Amino acid sequence: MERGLDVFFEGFLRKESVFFDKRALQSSYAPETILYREEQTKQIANILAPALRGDKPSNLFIYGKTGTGKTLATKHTTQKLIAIAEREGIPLKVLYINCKLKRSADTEYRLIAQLARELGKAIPPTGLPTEEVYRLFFKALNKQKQNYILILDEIDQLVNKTGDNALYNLTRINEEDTRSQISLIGVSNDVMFVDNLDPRVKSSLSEEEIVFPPYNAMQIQAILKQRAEVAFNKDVLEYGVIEKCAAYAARDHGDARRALELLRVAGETADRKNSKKIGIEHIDEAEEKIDRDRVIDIITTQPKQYHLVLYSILSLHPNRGNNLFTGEVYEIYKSLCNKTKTSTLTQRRVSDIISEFDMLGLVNAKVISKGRYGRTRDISLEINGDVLSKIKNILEDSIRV
DNA sequence: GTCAATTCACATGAAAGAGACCACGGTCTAGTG
DNA sequence: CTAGACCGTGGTCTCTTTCATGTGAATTGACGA
Repeated sequence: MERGLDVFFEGFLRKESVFFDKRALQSSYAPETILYREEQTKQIANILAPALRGDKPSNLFIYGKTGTGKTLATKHTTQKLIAIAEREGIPLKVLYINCKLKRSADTEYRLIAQLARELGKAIPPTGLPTEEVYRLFFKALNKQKQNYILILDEIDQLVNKTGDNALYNLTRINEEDTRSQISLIGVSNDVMFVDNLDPRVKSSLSEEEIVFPPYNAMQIQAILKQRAEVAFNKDVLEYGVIEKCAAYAARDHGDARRALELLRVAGETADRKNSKKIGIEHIDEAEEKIDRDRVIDIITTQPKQYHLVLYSILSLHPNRGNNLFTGEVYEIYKSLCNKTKTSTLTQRRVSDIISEFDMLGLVNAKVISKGRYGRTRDISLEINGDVLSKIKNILEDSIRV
C-alpha cells in the first residue's frame, strides 16, 4: 500500500498537465487588463477621483448580473487609486467587505464588527451590544483624519437578511461632525433591491449608479482566450473548445465566472484522463460534473431536517406523476419523523424549507391555485439520473432509514 | 348560461421563544510574600 | 494581596413555533333569459 502511494505521488509529479498556471482561471485572479469594461472602470475612476484631493467622492451603486466583472472592476480601480494615494501620501483607505460570506458580514453586528476589525480593533464575534460595536468603530474611524472608501459586495444579501439599518447608519456618518469621511460603494446582483430600501438610504446610496451589462458570447470568448493564454500550456486547447465554453455561458446571461469555471474543470478532467489536449467532450463532462458537485455539495451541507423533507419528496416522486403538493409531502415527512424518532417541524416551517429547496434549484416549487381545492405548491424534482440515486444514498445515510 | 359569493388548503408575514454562543464584571478561592 | 476560576447578566444569532392574515380559481347557488 505504502509503495503504491509512493508510485502514485511520483507519477503525479511527473505527469504532464495541460495547465501552466491554474490560478488564472480562478475567480480571484485579476488580469492586468480587464476586457470590455473600459467604460465602467473609467466611470468608477471618475467618481472616485475626488478622493485624491481629499474630498469625499459620491456614493456609488453598482449593479449587474453575476459574473459580469463588477467585483473585478471595482477592486481593480480602487487598487490603482490606492497605489497613487500612497505614493502621494494622501490619507485614503479602501475597505472591502463581502456581505455574503457567512459568519463574516451578513448581519448588522457582524458588518460593523468586521469594519472595526479592518481598522485594527479587536471585536468579539458576539456578546457586545450592537451600539457598543458602533461606538468602537467610530472611535477607530476618528483616530486620525482619513477618508475611506467602503466597498460592500453583494450588498443585497445583507439588506435582504437584516434590513437597511446598517446602511442607514453608515450613510449618516458623514452628517455627523467627524474627522473622517466615508464613501460607500454598493455592489449588487439584484437590480430591484434598491426599491425596497428606505428612501433616505436609497437616495444617499445611489448618488451615482453604474450598470454592468452581461457579456455576449464573443466577449466571453475573448476573455477566455486571454485567461487561457496564461492558464494552459501551449496548444492544449482543441479547436472549438473556447467557443463551446463561451456558448454555454452566454446561454444563461453571460456569466463569465461560469465560463471560466467550466474551462478549468474541463482542464482538470482532461488531466485526470491523461489526455494531452482538452477536447469538446471534456467540456460536456465538466458541465455535468459542476452540476453534480454543486447539487451534492448543497445537500451534504444541509441540516438533518432538510434531509428528511427532501427525502420525503424524493420517495414520493417516482410513483406519482409530476406534481406533489405541500400537504402530501408534509404527511410523508411526519411519518418519516415518527419512524426515525426525530422531532417534527410544523408545516409552516416545512413550507419554508421547500421554498428554500426551490431557490437552491433542487426542486421546482410553484405556487398554484387548485380553485375550490385550495392553494398549494406544485412540487417536482429538478434532479435526475445518476445523481438522484447518489443523493438518495446520502440522504438515507444521514437519516438512517 | 352568467355572475358574484364561497371555500379550500395552503402561502405568507410578523412576532416572539428557545437554546447556543459569547463578553463583561463581580465574587470567591487558593497561592504567594 | 493578587491571579485565576467561576458565576450571573445581558447581548447576538439561528432555527422554530404561534398566531394572523392573504389568496386565486373551482364550485356553488341565485338569478334571469
